[in-house]
Amino acid sequence: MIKEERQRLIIEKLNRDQKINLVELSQLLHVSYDSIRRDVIELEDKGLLKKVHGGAVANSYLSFKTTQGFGIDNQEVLHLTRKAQKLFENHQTILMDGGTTNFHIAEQFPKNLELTVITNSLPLAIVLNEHPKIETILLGGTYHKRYQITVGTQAMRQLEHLRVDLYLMGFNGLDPNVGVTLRNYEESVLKQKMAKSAKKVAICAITEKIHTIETYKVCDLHEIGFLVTSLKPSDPSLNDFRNKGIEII
Amino acid sequence: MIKEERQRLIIEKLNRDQKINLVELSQLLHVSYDSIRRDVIELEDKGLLKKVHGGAVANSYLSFKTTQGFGIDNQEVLHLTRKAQKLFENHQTILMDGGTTNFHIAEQFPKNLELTVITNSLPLAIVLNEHPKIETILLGGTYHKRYQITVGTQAMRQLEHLRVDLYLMGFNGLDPNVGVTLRNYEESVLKQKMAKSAKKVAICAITEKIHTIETYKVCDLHEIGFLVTSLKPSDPSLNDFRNKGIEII
DNA sequence: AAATATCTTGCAAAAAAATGCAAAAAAAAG
DNA sequence: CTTTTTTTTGCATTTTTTTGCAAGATATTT
Repeated sequence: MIKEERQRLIIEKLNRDQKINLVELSQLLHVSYDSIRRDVIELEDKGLLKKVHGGAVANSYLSFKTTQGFGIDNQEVLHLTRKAQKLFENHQTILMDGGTTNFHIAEQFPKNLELTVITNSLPLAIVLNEHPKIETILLGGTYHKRYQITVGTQAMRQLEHLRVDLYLMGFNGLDPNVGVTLRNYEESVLKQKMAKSAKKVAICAITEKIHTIETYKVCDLHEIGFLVTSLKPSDPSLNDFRNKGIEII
Repeated sequence: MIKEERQRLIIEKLNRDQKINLVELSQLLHVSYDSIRRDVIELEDKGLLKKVHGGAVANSYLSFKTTQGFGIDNQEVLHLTRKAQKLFENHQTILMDGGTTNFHIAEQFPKNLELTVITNSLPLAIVLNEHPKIETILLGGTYHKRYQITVGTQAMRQLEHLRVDLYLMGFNGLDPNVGVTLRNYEESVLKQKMAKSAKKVAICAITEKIHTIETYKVCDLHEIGFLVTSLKPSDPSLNDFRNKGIEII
Protein backbone atom coordinates (compact mmCIF):
# COMPACT_ATOMS: atom_id res chain seq x y z
CA MET A 1 0.00 0.00 0.00
CA ILE A 2 1.35 3.40 -0.93
CA LYS A 3 1.89 6.15 1.55
CA GLU A 4 -0.77 8.48 0.18
CA GLU A 5 -3.41 5.77 0.41
CA ARG A 6 -2.47 5.14 4.01
CA GLN A 7 -2.60 8.78 4.92
CA ARG A 8 -6.00 9.13 3.31
CA LEU A 9 -7.27 6.24 5.40
CA ILE A 10 -5.80 7.79 8.53
CA ILE A 11 -7.61 11.06 7.92
CA GLU A 12 -10.84 9.19 7.18
CA LYS A 13 -10.64 7.22 10.36
CA LEU A 14 -9.79 10.36 12.28
CA ASN A 15 -12.86 12.10 10.95
CA ARG A 16 -15.01 9.13 11.93
CA ASP A 17 -13.59 8.50 15.39
CA GLN A 18 -12.13 11.91 16.29
CA LYS A 19 -9.04 10.08 17.50
CA ILE A 20 -6.63 7.40 16.34
CA ASN A 21 -4.19 5.09 18.06
CA LEU A 22 -0.87 4.41 16.36
CA VAL A 23 -0.42 0.80 17.46
CA GLU A 24 -3.97 -0.07 16.51
CA LEU A 25 -3.55 1.57 13.11
CA SER A 26 -0.30 -0.19 12.32
CA GLN A 27 -2.00 -3.55 12.90
CA LEU A 28 -5.05 -2.52 10.92
CA LEU A 29 -3.04 -1.40 7.90
CA HIS A 30 -0.38 -4.11 8.18
CA VAL A 31 2.58 -1.79 8.28
CA SER A 32 5.13 -1.07 10.94
CA TYR A 33 4.45 1.27 13.78
CA ASP A 34 7.18 3.56 12.48
CA SER A 35 5.54 4.07 9.12
CA ILE A 36 2.31 5.13 10.73
CA ARG A 37 4.15 7.37 13.09
CA ARG A 38 5.93 9.05 10.18
CA ASP A 39 2.66 9.43 8.31
CA VAL A 40 1.14 11.16 11.27
CA ILE A 41 4.11 13.52 11.51
CA GLU A 42 3.65 14.46 7.87
CA LEU A 43 -0.06 15.00 8.33
CA GLU A 44 0.61 17.17 11.34
CA ASP A 45 3.03 19.29 9.30
CA LYS A 46 0.25 19.81 6.81
CA GLY A 47 -1.97 20.91 9.65
CA LEU A 48 -4.47 18.11 9.15
CA LEU A 49 -4.35 16.70 12.65
CA LYS A 50 -2.73 17.07 16.01
CA LYS A 51 -0.25 14.48 17.20
CA VAL A 52 -0.48 13.42 20.82
CA HIS A 53 1.23 10.78 22.90
CA GLY A 54 -0.19 7.47 21.76
CA GLY A 55 -1.92 8.68 18.63
CA ALA A 56 -3.49 11.73 17.11
CA VAL A 57 -6.67 13.76 17.43
CA ALA A 58 -8.65 16.00 15.13
CA ASN A 59 -7.29 19.47 14.94
CA SER A 60 -9.23 21.56 17.41
CA TYR A 61 -10.21 18.88 19.78
CA LEU A 62 -10.03 20.10 23.31
CA SER A 63 -10.33 23.73 22.38
CA PHE A 64 -13.78 23.21 20.93
CA LYS A 65 -15.27 25.37 23.63
CA THR A 66 -13.38 28.41 22.59
CA THR A 67 -13.61 27.74 18.89
CA GLN A 68 -17.39 27.93 18.84
CA GLY A 69 -18.22 30.15 15.92
CA PHE A 70 -14.62 30.11 14.85
CA GLY A 71 -14.32 26.49 13.86
CA ILE A 72 -14.11 27.00 10.14
CA ASP A 73 -11.73 24.38 8.84
CA ASN A 74 -10.58 26.24 5.80
CA GLN A 75 -7.51 24.72 4.23
CA GLU A 76 -6.10 28.08 3.23
CA VAL A 77 -6.62 29.67 6.62
CA LEU A 78 -4.80 26.77 8.21
CA HIS A 79 -1.89 27.17 5.82
CA LEU A 80 -1.78 30.92 6.39
CA THR A 81 -1.89 30.75 10.15
CA ARG A 82 0.95 28.26 10.13
CA LYS A 83 3.08 30.51 8.00
CA ALA A 84 2.28 33.42 10.27
CA GLN A 85 4.05 31.69 13.17
CA LYS A 86 7.34 32.83 11.63
CA LEU A 87 6.51 36.36 12.69
CA PHE A 88 6.92 35.65 16.38
CA GLU A 89 9.97 35.31 18.60
CA ASN A 90 10.31 34.82 22.32
CA HIS A 91 10.08 37.88 24.55
CA GLN A 92 8.34 40.08 22.03
CA THR A 93 5.31 42.22 22.77
CA ILE A 94 2.61 41.78 20.16
CA LEU A 95 -0.57 43.72 19.51
CA MET A 96 -3.39 41.68 18.01
CA ASP A 97 -6.96 42.75 17.32
CA GLY A 98 -10.07 40.69 16.65
CA GLY A 99 -11.10 38.52 13.75
CA THR A 100 -11.00 34.83 13.01
CA THR A 101 -7.58 34.86 11.38
CA ASN A 102 -5.90 36.30 14.44
CA PHE A 103 -7.84 33.88 16.59
CA HIS A 104 -6.48 30.91 14.66
CA ILE A 105 -2.95 32.26 14.71
CA ALA A 106 -3.09 32.59 18.48
CA GLU A 107 -4.59 29.15 18.81
CA GLN A 108 -1.59 27.70 17.02
CA PHE A 109 1.09 29.44 19.04
CA PRO A 110 3.61 26.86 20.27
CA LYS A 111 3.00 26.08 23.94
CA ASN A 112 6.51 27.21 24.87
CA LEU A 113 6.36 30.58 23.12
CA GLU A 114 6.98 33.42 25.56
CA LEU A 115 5.09 36.52 24.48
CA THR A 116 3.22 39.46 25.84
CA VAL A 117 0.04 39.79 23.82
CA ILE A 118 -2.01 42.97 23.97
CA THR A 119 -5.48 42.65 22.51
CA ASN A 120 -8.96 44.13 22.40
CA SER A 121 -10.50 40.75 21.53
CA LEU A 122 -12.16 38.67 24.24
CA PRO A 123 -12.02 35.37 22.35
CA LEU A 124 -8.31 35.93 21.86
CA ALA A 125 -7.76 36.47 25.58
CA ILE A 126 -9.72 33.32 26.35
CA VAL A 127 -7.85 31.14 23.88
CA LEU A 128 -4.54 32.36 25.26
CA ASN A 129 -5.59 30.89 28.59
CA GLU A 130 -4.13 27.66 27.30
CA HIS A 131 -0.72 29.13 26.68
CA PRO A 132 0.91 29.36 30.10
CA LYS A 133 3.93 31.35 28.94
CA ILE A 134 1.94 34.10 27.28
CA GLU A 135 1.01 37.15 29.30
CA THR A 136 -2.17 38.76 28.07
CA ILE A 137 -3.15 42.40 28.44
CA LEU A 138 -6.64 43.49 27.54
CA LEU A 139 -7.53 46.88 26.21
CA GLY A 140 -10.51 48.32 28.04
CA GLY A 141 -13.37 50.20 26.48
CA THR A 142 -16.89 49.86 25.17
CA TYR A 143 -17.65 46.23 24.51
CA HIS A 144 -18.88 45.54 21.01
CA LYS A 145 -21.13 42.52 21.42
CA ARG A 146 -21.18 41.35 17.85
CA TYR A 147 -17.43 41.36 17.29
CA GLN A 148 -16.58 40.61 20.92
CA ILE A 149 -13.97 43.35 21.03
CA THR A 150 -13.52 46.57 22.96
CA VAL A 151 -13.52 49.88 21.11
CA GLY A 152 -13.78 53.59 21.82
CA THR A 153 -11.79 56.35 23.43
CA GLN A 154 -10.83 54.33 26.49
CA ALA A 155 -9.06 51.76 24.35
CA MET A 156 -7.44 54.57 22.36
CA ARG A 157 -6.19 56.24 25.51
CA GLN A 158 -4.73 53.02 26.82
CA LEU A 159 -2.84 52.58 23.55
CA GLU A 160 -1.09 55.90 24.02
CA HIS A 161 1.00 54.40 26.79
CA LEU A 162 2.08 51.43 24.74
CA ARG A 163 4.81 50.67 22.26
CA VAL A 164 4.88 47.15 20.83
CA ASP A 165 7.21 45.17 18.59
CA LEU A 166 4.59 44.02 16.14
CA TYR A 167 0.95 44.69 15.38
CA LEU A 168 -0.92 41.89 13.66
CA MET A 169 -3.76 43.74 12.01
CA GLY A 170 -7.03 42.15 11.00
CA PHE A 171 -8.77 43.74 8.02
CA ASN A 172 -11.40 43.26 5.32
CA GLY A 173 -9.88 44.60 2.11
CA LEU A 174 -6.39 44.97 0.67
CA ASP A 175 -5.61 46.77 -2.56
CA PRO A 176 -2.27 47.91 -4.05
CA ASN A 177 -3.59 51.40 -4.76
CA VAL A 178 -6.05 52.06 -1.95
CA GLY A 179 -4.27 50.24 0.86
CA VAL A 180 -5.96 48.48 3.80
CA THR A 181 -9.72 48.94 4.20
CA LEU A 182 -12.43 47.94 6.66
CA ARG A 183 -16.22 47.68 6.86
CA ASN A 184 -16.59 49.19 10.33
CA TYR A 185 -15.76 52.82 10.99
CA GLU A 186 -15.14 52.68 14.70
CA GLU A 187 -12.69 49.83 14.33
CA SER A 188 -10.87 51.52 11.50
CA VAL A 189 -10.04 54.49 13.72
CA LEU A 190 -8.81 52.23 16.49
CA LYS A 191 -6.65 50.26 14.07
CA GLN A 192 -5.01 53.46 12.87
CA LYS A 193 -4.00 54.19 16.42
CA MET A 194 -2.80 50.64 16.90
CA ALA A 195 -0.61 50.87 13.83
CA LYS A 196 1.00 53.99 15.25
CA SER A 197 1.78 52.16 18.51
CA ALA A 198 3.81 49.46 16.76
CA LYS A 199 7.29 49.26 15.36
CA LYS A 200 6.08 47.02 12.54
CA VAL A 201 2.67 46.08 11.18
CA ALA A 202 1.87 42.66 9.72
CA ILE A 203 -1.24 41.53 7.89
CA CYS A 204 -2.30 38.03 7.08
CA ALA A 205 -4.42 37.82 3.92
CA ILE A 206 -6.40 35.00 2.40
CA THR A 207 -6.31 35.31 -1.38
CA GLU A 208 -9.94 36.36 -1.46
CA LYS A 209 -9.16 39.60 0.37
CA ILE A 210 -6.37 40.70 -1.93
CA HIS A 211 -7.56 43.28 -4.47
CA THR A 212 -10.72 43.90 -2.45
CA ILE A 213 -11.77 47.40 -1.34
CA GLU A 214 -14.11 48.15 1.59
CA THR A 215 -15.65 51.37 2.84
CA TYR A 216 -13.27 52.74 5.46
CA LYS A 217 -9.60 53.18 4.89
CA VAL A 218 -7.24 52.15 7.68
CA CYS A 219 -3.79 52.88 6.28
CA ASP A 220 -1.55 53.01 3.24
CA LEU A 221 0.58 50.14 2.12
CA HIS A 222 3.81 51.81 3.16
CA GLU A 223 2.76 51.40 6.78
CA ILE A 224 2.69 47.62 6.34
CA GLY A 225 5.86 45.68 7.09
CA PHE A 226 4.86 42.09 6.46
CA LEU A 227 2.25 40.39 4.32
CA VAL A 228 1.54 36.75 5.09
CA THR A 229 -0.11 35.00 2.16
CA SER A 230 -0.64 31.48 0.94
CA LEU A 231 0.73 32.46 -2.45
CA LYS A 232 4.41 31.92 -3.18
CA PRO A 233 6.47 35.02 -2.33
CA SER A 234 7.55 35.14 -5.98
CA ASP A 235 3.99 35.18 -7.32
CA PRO A 236 3.69 38.03 -9.88
CA SER A 237 0.33 39.18 -8.51
CA LEU A 238 2.23 40.29 -5.40
CA ASN A 239 4.59 42.59 -7.30
CA ASP A 240 2.63 45.69 -6.33
CA PHE A 241 3.10 44.87 -2.67
CA ARG A 242 6.73 43.84 -2.90
CA ASN A 243 7.54 47.07 -4.72
CA LYS A 244 6.24 49.08 -1.79
CA GLY A 245 8.76 47.45 0.49
CA ILE A 246 6.45 44.93 2.08
CA GLU A 247 8.12 41.69 3.05
CA ILE A 248 6.15 38.73 1.72
CA ILE A 249 5.97 35.67 3.93
CA MET B 1 -7.13 4.53 25.46
CA ILE B 2 -5.11 7.64 24.80
CA LYS B 3 -5.05 10.50 27.24
CA GLU B 4 -6.76 13.01 24.96
CA GLU B 5 -9.68 10.67 24.38
CA ARG B 6 -10.12 10.29 28.11
CA GLN B 7 -10.01 14.00 28.65
CA ARG B 8 -12.60 14.56 25.97
CA LEU B 9 -14.90 12.06 27.66
CA ILE B 10 -14.35 13.80 30.99
CA ILE B 11 -15.33 17.16 29.52
CA GLU B 12 -18.36 15.64 27.82
CA LYS B 13 -19.57 14.02 30.99
CA LEU B 14 -18.94 17.25 32.84
CA ASN B 15 -21.07 19.16 30.38
CA ARG B 16 -23.86 16.63 30.81
CA ASP B 17 -23.78 16.24 34.58
CA GLN B 18 -22.21 19.57 35.63
CA LYS B 19 -20.07 17.64 38.08
CA ILE B 20 -17.91 14.54 38.07
CA ASN B 21 -16.50 12.23 40.67
CA LEU B 22 -12.95 10.94 40.27
CA VAL B 23 -13.45 7.45 41.69
CA GLU B 24 -16.56 6.91 39.59
CA LEU B 25 -14.76 8.09 36.48
CA SER B 26 -11.77 5.85 37.01
CA GLN B 27 -14.07 2.84 37.15
CA LEU B 28 -16.05 3.99 34.15
CA LEU B 29 -12.97 4.50 31.99
CA HIS B 30 -11.04 1.53 33.39
CA VAL B 31 -7.96 3.46 34.41
CA SER B 32 -6.40 4.19 37.75
CA TYR B 33 -7.60 6.93 40.00
CA ASP B 34 -4.26 8.65 39.52
CA SER B 35 -4.60 8.94 35.77
CA ILE B 36 -7.98 10.57 36.09
CA ARG B 37 -6.69 12.85 38.76
CA ARG B 38 -3.81 13.92 36.54
CA ASP B 39 -6.17 14.47 33.63
CA VAL B 40 -8.35 16.69 35.75
CA ILE B 41 -5.33 18.71 36.83
CA GLU B 42 -4.35 19.23 33.19
CA LEU B 43 -7.85 20.23 32.27
CA GLU B 44 -7.96 22.66 35.14
CA ASP B 45 -4.71 24.22 33.94
CA LYS B 46 -6.38 24.75 30.60
CA GLY B 47 -9.27 26.43 32.34
CA LEU B 48 -11.79 23.84 31.19
CA LEU B 49 -13.04 22.86 34.63
CA LYS B 50 -12.57 23.48 38.30
CA LYS B 51 -11.17 20.82 40.57
CA VAL B 52 -12.89 20.29 43.89
CA HIS B 53 -12.49 17.74 46.64
CA GLY B 54 -13.51 14.40 45.20
CA GLY B 55 -14.16 15.56 41.68
CA ALA B 56 -14.56 18.56 39.44
CA VAL B 57 -17.23 21.03 38.36
CA ALA B 58 -17.80 22.90 35.14
CA ASN B 59 -15.96 26.16 35.05
CA SER B 60 -15.86 27.69 31.61
CA TYR B 61 -17.97 30.76 31.20
CA LEU B 62 -19.65 29.04 28.29
CA SER B 63 -21.05 26.37 30.56
CA PHE B 64 -21.28 28.56 33.61
CA LYS B 65 -24.80 27.27 34.20
CA THR B 66 -23.29 25.27 37.02
CA THR B 67 -25.68 26.37 39.70
CA GLN B 68 -25.22 22.98 41.25
CA GLY B 69 -21.69 22.41 42.42
CA PHE B 70 -19.88 20.68 45.19
CA GLY B 71 -20.22 22.41 48.51
CA ILE B 72 -22.25 25.25 47.10
CA ASP B 73 -25.71 25.71 48.45
CA ASN B 74 -27.15 26.57 45.08
CA GLN B 75 -30.62 27.03 46.48
CA GLU B 76 -29.28 29.86 48.53
CA VAL B 77 -27.32 31.39 45.64
CA LEU B 78 -30.47 31.38 43.56
CA HIS B 79 -32.43 33.05 46.32
CA LEU B 80 -29.69 35.63 46.83
CA THR B 81 -29.26 36.53 43.21
CA ARG B 82 -33.02 36.95 42.87
CA LYS B 83 -33.09 39.32 45.82
CA ALA B 84 -30.16 41.26 44.41
CA GLN B 85 -32.22 42.28 41.40
CA LYS B 86 -33.91 44.88 43.61
CA LEU B 87 -30.70 46.88 43.56
CA PHE B 88 -31.01 47.83 39.91
CA GLU B 89 -33.06 50.45 38.13
CA ASN B 90 -33.17 51.50 34.51
CA HIS B 91 -30.51 53.93 33.25
CA GLN B 92 -28.10 53.32 36.08
CA THR B 93 -24.40 52.77 35.64
CA ILE B 94 -23.19 49.77 37.62
CA LEU B 95 -19.70 48.56 38.42
CA MET B 96 -19.39 44.79 38.85
CA ASP B 97 -16.27 42.72 39.34
CA GLY B 98 -15.64 38.98 38.97
CA GLY B 99 -16.84 35.97 40.90
CA THR B 100 -19.62 33.49 40.49
CA THR B 101 -22.17 35.45 42.50
CA ASN B 102 -21.92 38.49 40.28
CA PHE B 103 -22.03 36.23 37.27
CA HIS B 104 -25.29 34.70 38.39
CA ILE B 105 -26.78 38.07 39.19
CA ALA B 106 -25.97 39.34 35.71
CA GLU B 107 -27.33 36.17 34.19
CA GLN B 108 -30.68 36.87 35.83
CA PHE B 109 -31.04 40.49 34.78
CA PRO B 110 -34.46 41.03 33.18
CA LYS B 111 -34.11 41.23 29.41
CA ASN B 112 -35.63 44.72 29.31
CA LEU B 113 -33.35 46.22 31.95
CA GLU B 114 -31.43 49.20 30.56
CA LEU B 115 -28.08 49.51 32.29
CA THR B 116 -24.52 50.44 31.65
CA VAL B 117 -22.33 47.80 33.24
CA ILE B 118 -18.64 48.42 33.80
CA THR B 119 -16.67 45.30 34.63
CA ASN B 120 -13.23 43.72 34.73
CA SER B 121 -14.68 40.21 34.34
CA LEU B 122 -14.64 38.52 30.94
CA PRO B 123 -17.34 35.96 31.76
CA LEU B 124 -19.58 38.80 32.83
CA ALA B 125 -19.06 40.66 29.56
CA ILE B 126 -19.82 37.51 27.64
CA VAL B 127 -22.99 36.69 29.54
CA LEU B 128 -24.24 40.25 29.04
CA ASN B 129 -24.09 39.59 25.31
CA GLU B 130 -27.53 38.12 25.76
CA HIS B 131 -28.96 41.31 27.20
CA PRO B 132 -29.47 43.67 24.27
CA LYS B 133 -30.33 46.72 26.36
CA ILE B 134 -27.24 46.59 28.51
CA GLU B 135 -24.18 48.47 27.41
CA THR B 136 -20.99 46.88 28.62
CA ILE B 137 -17.69 48.60 29.25
CA LEU B 138 -14.63 46.53 29.97
CA LEU B 139 -11.77 47.64 32.15
CA GLY B 140 -8.45 46.96 30.46
CA GLY B 141 -5.34 45.64 32.12
CA THR B 142 -3.33 42.52 32.79
CA TYR B 143 -5.48 39.48 32.23
CA HIS B 144 -5.60 37.12 35.17
CA LYS B 145 -6.11 33.71 33.57
CA ARG B 146 -7.40 31.86 36.58
CA TYR B 147 -10.04 34.36 37.62
CA GLN B 148 -10.66 35.57 34.07
CA ILE B 149 -10.51 39.20 35.11
CA THR B 150 -8.28 42.15 34.33
CA VAL B 151 -6.17 43.72 37.08
CA GLY B 152 -3.27 46.09 37.49
CA THR B 153 -2.45 49.75 37.06
CA GLN B 154 -4.13 50.07 33.71
CA ALA B 155 -7.47 49.05 35.17
CA MET B 156 -6.87 51.40 38.10
CA ARG B 157 -6.13 54.31 35.80
CA GLN B 158 -9.24 53.69 33.76
CA LEU B 159 -11.28 53.79 36.97
CA GLU B 160 -10.07 57.29 37.75
CA HIS B 161 -12.21 58.66 34.97
CA LEU B 162 -15.34 56.92 36.14
CA ARG B 163 -18.12 57.65 38.62
CA VAL B 164 -20.85 55.02 38.92
CA ASP B 165 -24.15 54.76 40.73
CA LEU B 166 -23.48 51.41 42.36
CA TYR B 167 -20.60 49.00 42.80
CA LEU B 168 -21.52 45.38 43.34
CA MET B 169 -18.46 44.04 45.08
CA GLY B 170 -17.44 40.40 45.14
CA PHE B 171 -15.51 39.28 48.20
CA ASN B 172 -14.38 36.30 50.27
CA GLY B 173 -14.90 37.26 53.88
CA LEU B 174 -17.22 39.56 55.83
CA ASP B 175 -16.90 40.29 59.51
CA PRO B 176 -18.58 42.93 61.71
CA ASN B 177 -15.29 44.00 63.26
CA VAL B 178 -12.74 43.52 60.49
CA GLY B 179 -14.92 44.47 57.50
CA VAL B 180 -14.62 43.02 53.98
CA THR B 181 -11.64 40.75 53.24
CA LEU B 182 -10.19 38.93 50.26
CA ARG B 183 -7.75 36.14 49.47
CA ASN B 184 -5.99 37.87 46.61
CA TYR B 185 -3.88 40.96 47.21
CA GLU B 186 -3.91 42.43 43.73
CA GLU B 187 -7.68 42.24 43.55
CA SER B 188 -8.10 43.76 46.99
CA VAL B 189 -6.27 46.91 45.88
CA LEU B 190 -8.37 47.18 42.75
CA LYS B 191 -11.56 46.75 44.73
CA GLN B 192 -10.58 49.59 47.04
CA LYS B 193 -10.28 51.84 44.02
CA MET B 194 -13.57 50.57 42.66
CA ALA B 195 -15.33 51.38 45.93
CA LYS B 196 -14.03 54.93 45.73
CA SER B 197 -15.45 55.30 42.20
CA ALA B 198 -18.98 54.49 43.29
CA LYS B 199 -21.72 56.44 45.02
CA LYS B 200 -22.85 53.30 46.84
CA VAL B 201 -21.34 49.86 47.40
CA ALA B 202 -23.39 46.68 47.64
CA ILE B 203 -22.29 43.20 48.65
CA CYS B 204 -24.13 39.96 48.24
CA ALA B 205 -23.24 37.37 50.87
CA ILE B 206 -24.10 33.72 51.21
CA THR B 207 -24.42 32.85 54.90
CA GLU B 208 -21.16 30.90 54.80
CA LYS B 209 -19.17 34.08 54.14
CA ILE B 210 -20.61 36.07 57.03
CA HIS B 211 -18.27 36.10 60.03
CA THR B 212 -15.40 34.86 57.86
CA ILE B 213 -12.04 36.66 57.73
CA GLU B 214 -9.52 36.35 54.89
CA THR B 215 -6.00 37.67 54.45
CA TYR B 216 -6.35 41.02 52.72
CA LYS B 217 -8.65 43.77 53.88
CA VAL B 218 -10.63 45.61 51.25
CA CYS B 219 -12.66 48.14 53.25
CA ASP B 220 -14.50 48.91 56.46
CA LEU B 221 -18.17 48.26 56.93
CA HIS B 222 -19.08 51.94 56.85
CA GLU B 223 -18.18 52.00 53.17
CA ILE B 224 -20.86 49.42 52.44
CA GLY B 225 -24.34 50.67 51.57
CA PHE B 226 -26.28 47.46 50.95
CA LEU B 227 -25.97 43.91 52.13
CA VAL B 228 -27.96 41.30 50.22
CA THR B 229 -28.45 38.15 52.25
CA SER B 230 -30.76 35.19 52.31
CA LEU B 231 -31.45 35.78 55.99
CA LYS B 232 -34.44 37.83 57.02
CA PRO B 233 -33.55 41.54 57.42
CA SER B 234 -34.66 41.29 61.04
CA ASP B 235 -32.35 38.38 61.85
CA PRO B 236 -30.46 39.23 65.07
CA SER B 237 -27.15 37.98 63.68
CA LEU B 238 -27.28 40.94 61.30
CA ASN B 239 -27.51 43.51 64.10
CA ASP B 240 -23.85 44.37 63.85
CA PHE B 241 -24.28 45.27 60.23
CA ARG B 242 -27.54 47.14 60.59
CA ASN B 243 -26.03 49.25 63.40
CA LYS B 244 -23.34 50.48 61.06
CA GLY B 245 -25.93 51.92 58.72
CA ILE B 246 -25.92 49.12 56.17
CA GLU B 247 -29.26 48.55 54.51
CA ILE B 248 -30.16 44.85 54.62
CA ILE B 249 -31.93 43.43 51.59
C1' DA C 1 -11.92 12.40 68.11
C1' DA C 2 -12.10 8.50 65.25
C1' DA C 3 -13.04 6.70 60.91
C1' DT C 4 -13.26 7.21 56.21
C1' DA C 5 -12.25 9.18 51.96
C1' DT C 6 -9.39 11.85 49.15
C1' DC C 7 -4.99 14.13 48.02
C1' DT C 8 -0.02 14.48 47.37
C1' DT C 9 4.50 12.74 46.50
C1' DG C 10 8.13 9.90 44.90
C1' DC C 11 9.21 5.95 42.47
C1' DA C 12 9.62 2.18 39.21
C1' DA C 13 7.59 -0.38 35.44
C1' DA C 14 5.51 -0.08 31.06
C1' DA C 15 4.35 2.17 26.89
C1' DA C 16 5.41 5.10 23.35
C1' DA C 17 8.49 8.45 20.88
C1' DA C 18 12.74 9.89 18.86
C1' DT C 19 17.03 8.73 16.68
C1' DG C 20 20.35 6.58 13.79
C1' DC C 21 21.17 3.09 10.54
C1' DA C 22 20.81 -0.18 6.81
C1' DA C 23 18.00 -2.88 3.66
C1' DA C 24 14.37 -2.75 0.29
C1' DA C 25 11.61 -0.44 -3.01
C1' DA C 26 10.72 3.04 -6.25
C1' DA C 27 12.06 6.68 -9.30
C1' DA C 28 15.26 8.94 -12.22
C1' DA C 29 19.09 9.00 -15.21
C1' DG C 30 22.07 7.13 -18.47
C1' DC D 1 17.70 -2.41 -19.48
C1' DT D 2 21.11 -1.16 -16.13
C1' DT D 3 22.94 1.93 -12.86
C1' DT D 4 22.47 5.60 -9.79
C1' DT D 5 19.85 8.26 -6.77
C1' DT D 6 16.15 9.03 -3.83
C1' DT D 7 12.52 7.57 -0.97
C1' DT D 8 10.47 4.48 2.01
C1' DT D 9 10.55 1.04 5.38
C1' DG D 10 11.71 -1.77 9.42
C1' DC D 11 14.72 -2.55 13.26
C1' DA D 12 17.58 -1.68 17.50
C1' DT D 13 18.77 1.64 20.91
C1' DT D 14 18.09 5.57 23.74
C1' DT D 15 15.05 8.95 25.69
C1' DT D 16 10.73 10.64 27.15
C1' DT D 17 6.07 10.19 28.69
C1' DT D 18 2.58 7.89 30.93
C1' DT D 19 0.84 4.96 34.31
C1' DG D 20 -0.14 2.55 38.63
C1' DC D 21 1.26 1.81 43.25
C1' DA D 22 2.29 2.67 48.08
C1' DA D 23 2.90 5.53 52.09
C1' DG D 24 2.07 9.54 54.45
C1' DA D 25 -0.58 13.94 54.66
C1' DT D 26 -4.84 16.30 54.47
C1' DA D 27 -9.62 16.85 54.33
C1' DT D 28 -14.42 15.36 55.27
C1' DT D 29 -17.80 12.88 57.68
C1' DT D 30 -19.68 10.45 61.56
